[in-house]
Amino acid sequence: MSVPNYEQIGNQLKVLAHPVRLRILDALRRDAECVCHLETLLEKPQPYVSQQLRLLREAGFIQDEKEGQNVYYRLMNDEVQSWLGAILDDPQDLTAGPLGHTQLVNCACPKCARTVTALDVT
Amino acid sequence: MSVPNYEQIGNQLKVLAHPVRLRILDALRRDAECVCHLETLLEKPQPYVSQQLRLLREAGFIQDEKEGQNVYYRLMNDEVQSWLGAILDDPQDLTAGPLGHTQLVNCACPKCARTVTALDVT
DNA sequence: ATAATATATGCAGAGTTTTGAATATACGAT
DNA sequence: ATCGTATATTCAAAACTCTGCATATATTAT
Repeated sequence: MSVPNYEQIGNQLKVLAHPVRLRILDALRRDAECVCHLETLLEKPQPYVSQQLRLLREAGFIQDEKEGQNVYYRLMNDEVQSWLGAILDDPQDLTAGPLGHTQLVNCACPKCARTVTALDVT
Repeated sequence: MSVPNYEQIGNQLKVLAHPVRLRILDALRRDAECVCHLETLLEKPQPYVSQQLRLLREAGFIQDEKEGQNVYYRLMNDEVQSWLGAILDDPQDLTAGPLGHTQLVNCACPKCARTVTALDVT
């Protein structure tokens, strides 16, 4: 029976404790997304987004998968899903309302192209 | 249906994301403790401990209760208990072993006095 | 009143995180 | 080979966090 490793857990939480990174993770709860999507969603410059993705990846929250010239990021596993559920869905005693994921399409990646075409055939 | 308040949640997590503060919270999971206890447990100077307690208090994780010249801190509510359970008891994919709370008595507060006397009658 | 004890607050230097900007890589298309 | 697109890395200045130290307050005991 060992004692929790407060350093480690603290470091993980530190990565989580950031509005933009939380928002990225929240977006990835629904589905994997490529960098360009997140760029559009967050309205932040691409290097900035890549940087946050790197931190999340290095902390083990997400994984990347190259697909053609795009890189898709998804949550690492179901444990991360539950953590995010716990953290984002029941906002402690504090402010913030319940659920309500962010939507967003409209970048030029293959995935969007597919979706748009599907809905938009002349 | 509103979207989570990432700023708020991020700020809460930021307070959690600190080894000493996690350790304090872990200690308070079992029972309320006075400052002097935590001082002994953490082996940190009293002003330092009080400062961390303040952050935890202001973030809504703990509450204080004056009792004579001591101040006892306890977790704010059962939601905090569950958060801590989730965070400290199943250490993500990361390192750290399972459970195993920290023990510690031996300061001169009334509570300790009681305990020690109870076990230690001549 | 005065002293002693328990806890809180304020402040500052060292260290770390954040974010923007420039640049690099990798890959597919021409 | 060259170009264009998607993503990654590097660096540095500003902002913020951490922690130690000095000091303040509040309560009880003498």
